[in-house]
Amino acid sequence: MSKAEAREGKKEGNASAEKILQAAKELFAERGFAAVSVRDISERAGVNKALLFYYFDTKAGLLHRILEQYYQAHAAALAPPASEGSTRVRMHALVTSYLDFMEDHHPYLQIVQHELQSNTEGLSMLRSGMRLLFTRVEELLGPITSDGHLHVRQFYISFAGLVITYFNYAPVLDVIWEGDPLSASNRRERRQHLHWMVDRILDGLQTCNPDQDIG
Amino acid sequence: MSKAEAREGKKEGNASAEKILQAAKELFAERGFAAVSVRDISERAGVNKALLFYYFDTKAGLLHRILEQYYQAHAAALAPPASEGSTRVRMHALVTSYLDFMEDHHPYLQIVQHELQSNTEGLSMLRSGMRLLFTRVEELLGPITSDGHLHVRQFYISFAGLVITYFNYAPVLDVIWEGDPLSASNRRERRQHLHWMVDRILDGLQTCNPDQDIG
DNA sequence: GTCTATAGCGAGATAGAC
DNA sequence: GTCTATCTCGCTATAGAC
Repeated sequence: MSKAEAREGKKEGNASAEKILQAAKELFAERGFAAVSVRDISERAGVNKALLFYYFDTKAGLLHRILEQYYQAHAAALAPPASEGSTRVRMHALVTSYLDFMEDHHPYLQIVQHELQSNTEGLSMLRSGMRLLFTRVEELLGPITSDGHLHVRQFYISFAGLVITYFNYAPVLDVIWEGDPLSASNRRERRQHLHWMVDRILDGLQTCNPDQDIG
Repeated sequence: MSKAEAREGKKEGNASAEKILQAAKELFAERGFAAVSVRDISERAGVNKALLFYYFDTKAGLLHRILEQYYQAHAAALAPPASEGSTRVRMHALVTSYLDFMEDHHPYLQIVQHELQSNTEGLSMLRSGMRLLFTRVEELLGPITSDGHLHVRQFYISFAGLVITYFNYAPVLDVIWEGDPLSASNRRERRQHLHWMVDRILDGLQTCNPDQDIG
Protein backbone atom coordinates (compact mmCIF):
# COMPACT_ATOMS: atom_id res chain seq x y z
CA MET A 1 0.00 0.00 0.00
CA SER A 2 1.54 3.28 -1.09
CA LYS A 3 1.66 6.40 1.04
CA ALA A 4 -0.92 8.12 -1.17
CA GLU A 5 -3.34 5.21 -0.89
CA ALA A 6 -3.02 5.32 2.85
CA ARG A 7 -3.85 9.03 2.80
CA GLU A 8 -6.88 8.40 0.61
CA GLY A 9 -8.12 5.81 3.05
CA LYS A 10 -7.98 8.29 5.90
CA LYS A 11 -8.88 11.43 4.01
CA GLU A 12 -11.53 10.19 1.60
CA GLY A 13 -13.78 13.10 0.82
CA ASN A 14 -11.20 15.81 1.40
CA ALA A 15 -12.31 18.94 -0.45
CA SER A 16 -9.08 19.54 -2.37
CA ALA A 17 -8.71 15.90 -3.38
CA GLU A 18 -12.29 15.87 -4.66
CA LYS A 19 -11.72 19.06 -6.65
CA ILE A 20 -8.64 17.52 -8.24
CA LEU A 21 -10.53 14.33 -9.14
CA GLN A 22 -13.40 16.28 -10.68
CA ALA A 23 -11.10 18.55 -12.72
CA ALA A 24 -9.03 15.60 -13.92
CA LYS A 25 -12.12 13.66 -15.00
CA GLU A 26 -13.25 16.55 -17.14
CA LEU A 27 -9.86 17.25 -18.69
CA PHE A 28 -8.94 13.61 -19.37
CA ALA A 29 -12.30 13.23 -21.09
CA GLU A 30 -11.84 16.42 -23.12
CA ARG A 31 -8.27 15.92 -24.30
CA GLY A 32 -7.00 12.52 -23.23
CA PHE A 33 -4.52 11.64 -20.50
CA ALA A 34 -1.28 12.46 -22.34
CA ALA A 35 -2.51 15.82 -23.65
CA VAL A 36 -3.35 17.11 -20.18
CA SER A 37 -0.67 18.48 -17.85
CA VAL A 38 -0.66 18.51 -14.07
CA ARG A 39 -0.71 22.28 -14.28
CA ASP A 40 -3.93 22.18 -16.33
CA ILE A 41 -5.60 20.02 -13.71
CA SER A 42 -4.49 22.05 -10.71
CA GLU A 43 -5.57 25.31 -12.36
CA ARG A 44 -9.07 24.04 -13.16
CA ALA A 45 -9.35 22.57 -9.67
CA GLY A 46 -8.17 25.85 -8.15
CA VAL A 47 -5.57 24.17 -5.98
CA ASN A 48 -1.80 24.14 -5.82
CA LYS A 49 0.02 21.94 -8.31
CA ALA A 50 2.03 20.16 -5.62
CA LEU A 51 -1.17 18.97 -3.92
CA LEU A 52 -1.82 16.62 -6.77
CA PHE A 53 1.37 14.70 -5.99
CA TYR A 54 0.59 14.83 -2.28
CA TYR A 55 -2.72 13.03 -2.82
CA PHE A 56 -2.05 10.81 -5.81
CA ASP A 57 1.74 10.34 -5.93
CA THR A 58 1.92 10.58 -9.73
CA LYS A 59 -0.18 11.78 -12.63
CA ALA A 60 -0.72 8.14 -13.66
CA GLY A 61 -1.89 7.35 -10.13
CA LEU A 62 -4.58 9.98 -10.50
CA LEU A 63 -5.86 8.34 -13.68
CA HIS A 64 -5.81 4.97 -11.96
CA ARG A 65 -7.95 6.31 -9.12
CA ILE A 66 -10.48 7.81 -11.55
CA LEU A 67 -10.81 4.59 -13.54
CA GLU A 68 -11.27 2.63 -10.33
CA GLN A 69 -14.16 4.88 -9.29
CA TYR A 70 -15.86 4.61 -12.67
CA TYR A 71 -15.50 0.85 -12.91
CA GLN A 72 -17.00 0.46 -9.45
CA ALA A 73 -19.89 2.73 -10.41
CA HIS A 74 -20.40 0.81 -13.64
CA ALA A 75 -20.42 -2.53 -11.83
CA ALA A 76 -22.91 -1.17 -9.28
CA ALA A 77 -25.18 0.14 -12.05
CA LEU A 78 -25.30 -3.30 -13.64
CA ALA A 79 -25.89 -5.05 -10.32
CA PRO A 80 -29.70 -5.53 -10.42
CA PRO A 81 -30.09 -8.90 -12.16
CA ALA A 82 -33.62 -8.10 -13.43
CA SER A 83 -34.77 -11.65 -12.80
CA GLU A 84 -38.47 -11.26 -13.57
CA GLY A 85 -40.38 -10.68 -16.79
CA SER A 86 -39.92 -12.14 -20.25
CA THR A 87 -36.60 -12.19 -22.06
CA ARG A 88 -37.83 -9.24 -24.10
CA VAL A 89 -38.75 -7.15 -21.06
CA ARG A 90 -35.48 -7.92 -19.32
CA MET A 91 -33.45 -7.12 -22.43
CA HIS A 92 -35.12 -3.72 -22.74
CA ALA A 93 -34.43 -3.08 -19.06
CA LEU A 94 -30.75 -3.91 -19.52
CA VAL A 95 -30.41 -1.52 -22.46
CA THR A 96 -32.21 1.17 -20.50
CA SER A 97 -29.89 0.87 -17.52
CA TYR A 98 -26.86 0.90 -19.82
CA LEU A 99 -28.13 4.09 -21.47
CA ASP A 100 -28.86 5.62 -18.08
CA PHE A 101 -25.32 4.98 -16.93
CA MET A 102 -23.78 6.44 -20.09
CA GLU A 103 -25.86 9.59 -19.80
CA ASP A 104 -25.02 10.02 -16.13
CA HIS A 105 -21.28 9.37 -16.52
CA HIS A 106 -20.41 11.09 -19.72
CA PRO A 107 -16.62 11.41 -19.19
CA TYR A 108 -16.42 7.67 -18.51
CA LEU A 109 -16.82 6.53 -22.10
CA GLN A 110 -14.35 9.12 -23.36
CA ILE A 111 -11.69 8.09 -20.87
CA VAL A 112 -12.25 4.42 -21.65
CA GLN A 113 -11.96 5.12 -25.37
CA HIS A 114 -8.68 6.83 -24.73
CA GLU A 115 -7.41 3.91 -22.67
CA LEU A 116 -8.35 1.55 -25.48
CA GLN A 117 -5.81 3.22 -27.74
CA SER A 118 -2.95 3.49 -25.29
CA ASN A 119 -1.96 0.00 -24.25
CA THR A 120 -1.62 0.77 -20.55
CA GLU A 121 -2.39 -1.37 -17.53
CA GLY A 122 -5.82 0.29 -17.27
CA LEU A 123 -7.09 -2.20 -19.86
CA SER A 124 -7.19 -5.02 -17.33
CA MET A 125 -9.83 -3.17 -15.30
CA LEU A 126 -11.80 -2.56 -18.48
CA ARG A 127 -11.68 -6.28 -19.22
CA SER A 128 -13.27 -7.23 -15.93
CA GLY A 129 -15.99 -4.60 -16.43
CA MET A 130 -16.70 -6.12 -19.82
CA ARG A 131 -16.95 -9.61 -18.43
CA LEU A 132 -19.61 -8.44 -15.99
CA LEU A 133 -21.80 -6.92 -18.70
CA PHE A 134 -21.24 -9.95 -20.91
CA THR A 135 -22.47 -12.23 -18.13
CA ARG A 136 -25.72 -10.25 -17.96
CA VAL A 137 -26.29 -10.59 -21.69
CA GLU A 138 -25.36 -14.26 -21.55
CA GLU A 139 -27.93 -14.94 -18.83
CA LEU A 140 -30.61 -13.38 -21.01
CA LEU A 141 -29.72 -14.47 -24.52
CA GLY A 142 -27.63 -17.57 -23.90
CA PRO A 143 -30.58 -20.01 -24.11
CA ILE A 144 -31.86 -18.60 -27.40
CA THR A 145 -28.59 -18.13 -29.28
CA SER A 146 -26.45 -20.74 -30.98
CA ASP A 147 -22.86 -21.07 -32.17
CA GLY A 148 -20.90 -19.18 -34.79
CA HIS A 149 -22.32 -15.90 -36.08
CA LEU A 150 -25.34 -16.17 -33.80
CA HIS A 151 -23.23 -16.72 -30.70
CA VAL A 152 -24.24 -14.61 -27.73
CA ARG A 153 -20.87 -12.81 -27.77
CA GLN A 154 -21.79 -11.37 -31.17
CA PHE A 155 -25.02 -9.93 -29.79
CA TYR A 156 -23.19 -8.62 -26.77
CA ILE A 157 -20.75 -6.52 -28.77
CA SER A 158 -23.51 -5.45 -31.16
CA PHE A 159 -25.74 -4.11 -28.39
CA ALA A 160 -22.77 -2.39 -26.77
CA GLY A 161 -21.86 -0.80 -30.10
CA LEU A 162 -25.40 0.42 -30.70
CA VAL A 163 -25.48 2.12 -27.30
CA ILE A 164 -21.93 3.45 -27.21
CA THR A 165 -21.34 4.78 -30.70
CA TYR A 166 -23.95 7.52 -30.48
CA PHE A 167 -22.26 9.09 -27.44
CA ASN A 168 -18.82 8.44 -28.83
CA TYR A 169 -19.51 10.28 -32.07
CA ALA A 170 -21.64 13.00 -30.52
CA PRO A 171 -18.97 15.69 -31.08
CA VAL A 172 -19.31 15.37 -34.85
CA LEU A 173 -22.97 14.37 -35.18
CA ASP A 174 -24.20 17.97 -35.10
CA VAL A 175 -23.75 18.02 -38.88
CA ILE A 176 -26.39 15.34 -39.36
CA TRP A 177 -28.59 15.91 -36.34
CA GLU A 178 -30.59 19.05 -35.79
CA GLY A 179 -29.08 20.79 -32.81
CA ASP A 180 -27.12 19.11 -30.05
CA PRO A 181 -27.23 15.31 -30.30
CA LEU A 182 -27.07 15.18 -26.52
CA SER A 183 -30.14 17.36 -25.96
CA ALA A 184 -32.99 15.78 -24.03
CA SER A 185 -35.23 15.32 -27.06
CA ASN A 186 -32.48 13.86 -29.24
CA ARG A 187 -31.41 11.47 -26.51
CA ARG A 188 -35.02 10.34 -26.15
CA GLU A 189 -35.30 9.77 -29.89
CA ARG A 190 -32.13 7.69 -29.82
CA ARG A 191 -33.51 5.60 -26.96
CA GLN A 192 -36.67 4.86 -28.88
CA HIS A 193 -34.66 3.82 -31.91
CA LEU A 194 -32.52 1.47 -29.81
CA HIS A 195 -35.56 -0.19 -28.27
CA TRP A 196 -36.99 -0.66 -31.76
CA MET A 197 -33.70 -2.29 -32.77
CA VAL A 198 -33.78 -4.58 -29.73
CA ASP A 199 -37.29 -5.69 -30.70
CA ARG A 200 -36.30 -6.44 -34.30
CA ILE A 201 -33.29 -8.49 -33.17
CA LEU A 202 -35.42 -10.42 -30.67
CA ASP A 203 -38.01 -10.99 -33.42
CA GLY A 204 -35.22 -12.54 -35.48
CA LEU A 205 -34.14 -14.75 -32.59
CA GLN A 206 -37.77 -15.78 -31.99
CA THR A 207 -37.94 -17.00 -35.59
CA CYS A 208 -34.78 -19.05 -34.98
CA ASN A 209 -36.34 -20.51 -31.80
CA PRO A 210 -40.04 -21.09 -32.49
CA ASP A 211 -40.28 -23.41 -29.47
CA GLN A 212 -39.17 -20.76 -26.94
CA ASP A 213 -41.38 -17.83 -25.98
CA ILE A 214 -39.19 -14.72 -25.91
CA GLY A 215 -42.05 -12.40 -25.17
CA MET B 1 0.89 27.09 -49.28
CA SER B 2 3.62 26.29 -46.77
CA LYS B 3 7.15 25.33 -47.65
CA ALA B 4 6.56 21.76 -46.52
CA GLU B 5 3.48 21.39 -48.68
CA ALA B 6 5.40 22.65 -51.69
CA ARG B 7 8.07 20.04 -51.03
CA GLU B 8 5.48 17.29 -50.73
CA GLY B 9 4.06 18.32 -54.07
CA LYS B 10 7.44 17.93 -55.70
CA LYS B 11 8.79 15.02 -53.70
CA GLU B 12 5.71 12.88 -53.20
CA GLY B 13 6.87 9.31 -52.79
CA ASN B 14 10.27 10.15 -51.31
CA ALA B 15 11.57 7.13 -49.41
CA SER B 16 12.32 8.90 -46.11
CA ALA B 17 9.04 10.80 -46.11
CA GLU B 18 7.16 7.56 -46.69
CA LYS B 19 9.02 5.82 -43.89
CA ILE B 20 8.11 8.68 -41.54
CA LEU B 21 4.45 8.53 -42.54
CA GLN B 22 4.32 4.77 -42.03
CA ALA B 23 6.01 4.90 -38.62
CA ALA B 24 3.79 7.77 -37.49
CA LYS B 25 0.60 5.95 -38.57
CA GLU B 26 1.58 2.94 -36.49
CA LEU B 27 2.62 4.91 -33.43
CA PHE B 28 -0.34 7.32 -33.42
CA ALA B 29 -2.63 4.31 -33.67
CA GLU B 30 -0.83 2.48 -30.86
CA ARG B 31 -0.52 5.29 -28.33
CA GLY B 32 -2.35 8.37 -29.60
CA PHE B 33 -0.91 11.60 -30.95
CA ALA B 34 0.04 13.28 -27.68
CA ALA B 35 1.74 10.21 -26.22
CA VAL B 36 4.11 9.82 -29.16
CA SER B 37 7.26 11.94 -29.44
CA VAL B 38 9.02 13.04 -32.61
CA ARG B 39 11.98 11.00 -31.45
CA ASP B 40 9.82 7.87 -31.24
CA ILE B 41 8.68 8.36 -34.82
CA SER B 42 12.12 9.06 -36.26
CA GLU B 43 13.61 6.07 -34.48
CA ARG B 44 10.99 3.65 -35.76
CA ALA B 45 11.30 5.13 -39.24
CA GLY B 46 15.09 4.83 -39.06
CA VAL B 47 15.68 8.43 -40.13
CA ASN B 48 17.04 11.55 -38.51
CA LYS B 49 14.74 13.48 -36.20
CA ALA B 50 15.26 16.76 -38.06
CA LEU B 51 13.97 15.23 -41.30
CA LEU B 52 10.49 15.10 -39.84
CA PHE B 53 10.43 18.89 -39.58
CA TYR B 54 11.98 19.23 -43.02
CA TYR B 55 9.09 17.31 -44.59
CA PHE B 56 6.14 18.17 -42.37
CA ASP B 57 7.06 21.44 -40.62
CA THR B 58 5.53 20.40 -37.29
CA LYS B 59 4.40 17.27 -35.49
CA ALA B 60 0.79 18.41 -35.90
CA GLY B 61 1.40 18.86 -39.63
CA LEU B 62 2.40 15.22 -39.84
CA LEU B 63 -0.87 14.14 -38.22
CA HIS B 64 -2.78 16.40 -40.58
CA ARG B 65 -1.15 14.78 -43.58
CA ILE B 66 -1.93 11.26 -42.32
CA LEU B 67 -5.58 12.09 -41.70
CA GLU B 68 -5.83 13.66 -45.14
CA GLN B 69 -4.56 10.46 -46.75
CA TYR B 70 -6.97 8.27 -44.80
CA TYR B 71 -9.99 10.45 -45.47
CA GLN B 72 -9.21 10.42 -49.19
CA ALA B 73 -8.83 6.64 -49.12
CA HIS B 74 -12.09 6.32 -47.19
CA ALA B 75 -13.96 8.54 -49.64
CA ALA B 76 -12.52 6.54 -52.56
CA ALA B 77 -13.55 3.26 -50.94
CA LEU B 78 -17.12 4.50 -50.65
CA ALA B 79 -17.16 5.90 -54.19
CA PRO B 80 -18.99 3.08 -56.04
CA PRO B 81 -22.65 4.12 -55.67
CA ALA B 82 -23.90 0.52 -56.09
CA SER B 83 -26.85 1.60 -58.18
CA GLU B 84 -28.19 -1.80 -59.16
CA GLY B 85 -29.90 -4.53 -57.22
CA SER B 86 -32.55 -4.38 -54.51
CA THR B 87 -32.25 -2.19 -51.44
CA ARG B 88 -31.30 -5.28 -49.50
CA VAL B 89 -28.52 -6.28 -51.89
CA ARG B 90 -27.11 -2.76 -51.98
CA MET B 91 -27.24 -2.43 -48.20
CA HIS B 92 -25.26 -5.65 -47.79
CA ALA B 93 -22.74 -4.39 -50.36
CA LEU B 94 -22.30 -1.13 -48.45
CA VAL B 95 -21.67 -2.94 -45.17
CA THR B 96 -19.21 -5.25 -46.91
CA SER B 97 -17.19 -2.39 -48.39
CA TYR B 98 -17.21 -0.61 -45.01
CA LEU B 99 -15.87 -3.76 -43.34
CA ASP B 100 -13.27 -4.20 -46.09
CA PHE B 101 -12.00 -0.71 -45.55
CA MET B 102 -11.75 -1.11 -41.77
CA GLU B 103 -9.83 -4.35 -42.12
CA ASP B 104 -7.43 -2.86 -44.68
CA HIS B 105 -6.82 0.38 -42.79
CA HIS B 106 -6.62 -0.72 -39.22
CA PRO B 107 -4.77 2.31 -37.78
CA TYR B 108 -7.39 4.62 -39.30
CA LEU B 109 -10.14 3.89 -36.80
CA GLN B 110 -7.77 4.17 -33.87
CA ILE B 111 -6.49 7.56 -34.98
CA VAL B 112 -10.03 8.79 -35.61
CA GLN B 113 -11.08 7.63 -32.17
CA HIS B 114 -8.23 9.59 -30.68
CA GLU B 115 -9.17 12.70 -32.64
CA LEU B 116 -12.74 12.38 -31.38
CA GLN B 117 -11.57 12.93 -27.84
CA SER B 118 -9.18 15.80 -28.45
CA ASN B 119 -11.14 18.73 -29.81
CA THR B 120 -8.68 19.59 -32.55
CA GLU B 121 -9.23 20.90 -36.06
CA GLY B 122 -8.98 17.34 -37.38
CA LEU B 123 -12.65 16.91 -36.50
CA SER B 124 -13.75 19.01 -39.46
CA MET B 125 -12.25 16.48 -41.87
CA LEU B 126 -13.98 13.69 -39.97
CA ARG B 127 -17.26 15.54 -40.32
CA SER B 128 -17.03 15.68 -44.11
CA GLY B 129 -16.10 12.00 -44.24
CA MET B 130 -19.20 11.25 -42.18
CA ARG B 131 -21.46 13.29 -44.43
CA LEU B 132 -20.29 11.22 -47.39
CA LEU B 133 -21.12 7.91 -45.74
CA PHE B 134 -24.40 9.32 -44.46
CA THR B 135 -25.37 10.30 -48.01
CA ARG B 136 -24.85 6.70 -49.14
CA VAL B 137 -27.10 5.35 -46.41
CA GLU B 138 -29.64 8.08 -47.09
CA GLU B 139 -29.84 7.14 -50.79
CA LEU B 140 -30.56 3.55 -49.80
CA LEU B 141 -32.79 3.84 -46.75
CA GLY B 142 -34.23 7.34 -47.16
CA PRO B 143 -37.34 6.18 -49.06
CA ILE B 144 -38.24 3.48 -46.53
CA THR B 145 -37.57 5.33 -43.28
CA SER B 146 -39.72 7.95 -41.59
CA ASP B 147 -39.27 10.67 -38.99
CA GLY B 148 -38.28 10.51 -35.34
CA HIS B 149 -36.80 7.31 -34.00
CA LEU B 150 -36.99 5.64 -37.41
CA HIS B 151 -35.20 8.49 -39.14
CA VAL B 152 -32.45 7.40 -41.53
CA ARG B 153 -29.81 9.16 -39.37
CA GLN B 154 -30.60 6.71 -36.57
CA PHE B 155 -29.96 3.74 -38.84
CA TYR B 156 -26.82 5.39 -40.13
CA ILE B 157 -25.20 5.68 -36.72
CA SER B 158 -26.47 2.23 -35.74
CA PHE B 159 -24.88 0.53 -38.73
CA ALA B 160 -21.65 2.46 -38.20
CA GLY B 161 -21.61 1.43 -34.56
CA LEU B 162 -22.19 -2.23 -35.38
CA VAL B 163 -19.25 -2.23 -37.76
CA ILE B 164 -16.85 -0.06 -35.80
CA THR B 165 -17.23 -1.26 -32.23
CA TYR B 166 -15.84 -4.72 -32.87
CA PHE B 167 -12.55 -3.32 -34.18
CA ASN B 168 -12.51 -0.61 -31.55
CA TYR B 169 -12.82 -3.04 -28.66
CA ALA B 170 -10.65 -5.74 -30.22
CA PRO B 171 -7.77 -5.14 -27.73
CA VAL B 172 -9.95 -6.30 -24.82
CA LEU B 173 -12.22 -8.82 -26.56
CA ASP B 174 -9.74 -11.66 -26.19
CA VAL B 175 -11.31 -12.39 -22.81
CA ILE B 176 -14.65 -13.27 -24.41
CA TRP B 177 -13.56 -14.48 -27.82
CA GLU B 178 -11.48 -17.59 -28.35
CA GLY B 179 -8.12 -16.44 -29.64
CA ASP B 180 -7.45 -13.20 -31.48
CA PRO B 181 -10.70 -11.36 -32.38
CA LEU B 182 -8.95 -10.12 -35.51
CA SER B 183 -8.04 -13.58 -36.81
CA ALA B 184 -9.40 -14.51 -40.23
CA SER B 185 -12.01 -16.92 -38.88
CA ASN B 186 -13.24 -14.56 -36.17
CA ARG B 187 -13.49 -11.67 -38.63
CA ARG B 188 -15.52 -13.90 -40.95
CA GLU B 189 -17.86 -14.88 -38.12
CA ARG B 190 -18.35 -11.20 -37.25
CA ARG B 191 -19.16 -10.43 -40.87
CA GLN B 192 -21.81 -13.13 -40.98
CA HIS B 193 -23.37 -11.79 -37.81
CA LEU B 194 -23.50 -8.26 -39.19
CA HIS B 195 -25.18 -9.39 -42.39
CA TRP B 196 -27.72 -11.29 -40.29
CA MET B 197 -28.33 -8.06 -38.34
CA VAL B 198 -28.78 -6.08 -41.56
CA ASP B 199 -31.38 -8.58 -42.73
CA ARG B 200 -33.33 -8.42 -39.47
CA ILE B 201 -33.37 -4.61 -39.57
CA LEU B 202 -34.50 -4.59 -43.19
CA ASP B 203 -37.18 -7.13 -42.29
CA GLY B 204 -38.41 -4.67 -39.70
CA LEU B 205 -38.43 -1.83 -42.19
CA GLN B 206 -40.28 -4.04 -44.69
CA THR B 207 -43.04 -4.53 -42.12
CA CYS B 208 -43.25 -0.75 -41.72
CA ASN B 209 -43.46 -0.33 -45.52
CA PRO B 210 -45.62 -3.18 -46.87
CA ASP B 211 -46.13 -1.32 -50.16
CA GLN B 212 -42.40 -1.11 -51.00
CA ASP B 213 -40.37 -4.17 -52.02
CA ILE B 214 -37.05 -3.99 -50.16
CA GLY B 215 -35.86 -7.32 -51.48
C1' DG C 1 -2.52 20.41 4.39
C1' DT C 2 -0.96 23.93 1.52
C1' DC C 3 2.32 26.74 -0.31
C1' DT C 4 7.01 28.55 -3.04
C1' DA C 5 10.90 27.36 -5.37
C1' DT C 6 13.40 24.62 -8.13
C1' DA C 7 15.59 20.45 -9.78
C1' DG C 8 16.09 17.56 -13.83
C1' DC C 9 14.66 15.94 -17.85
C1' DG C 10 12.74 15.38 -22.47
C1' DA C 11 9.88 17.71 -25.55
C1' DG C 12 9.36 20.37 -30.18
C1' DA C 13 11.84 22.99 -33.17
C1' DT C 14 15.94 25.53 -35.56
C1' DA C 15 20.72 26.60 -37.50
C1' DG C 16 23.92 25.47 -40.30
C1' DA C 17 27.65 22.13 -42.00
C1' DC C 18 28.00 18.73 -45.55
C1' DG D 1 18.39 15.68 -48.54
C1' DT D 2 20.53 14.36 -44.43
C1' DC D 3 23.16 15.08 -40.61
C1' DT D 4 25.04 17.18 -35.69
C1' DA D 5 24.51 20.37 -32.33
C1' DT D 6 21.85 23.22 -29.76
C1' DC D 7 18.14 26.39 -28.13
C1' DT D 8 14.12 27.15 -25.46
C1' DC D 9 10.35 25.74 -23.16
C1' DG D 10 7.13 23.15 -20.34
C1' DC D 11 6.76 18.97 -18.24
C1' DT D 12 6.69 15.66 -13.91
C1' DA D 13 8.19 15.45 -9.54
C1' DT D 14 10.59 16.87 -5.09
C1' DA D 15 12.35 19.67 -1.04
C1' DG D 16 11.26 22.18 2.48
C1' DA D 17 9.06 26.47 4.71
C1' DC D 18 4.76 27.53 7.02
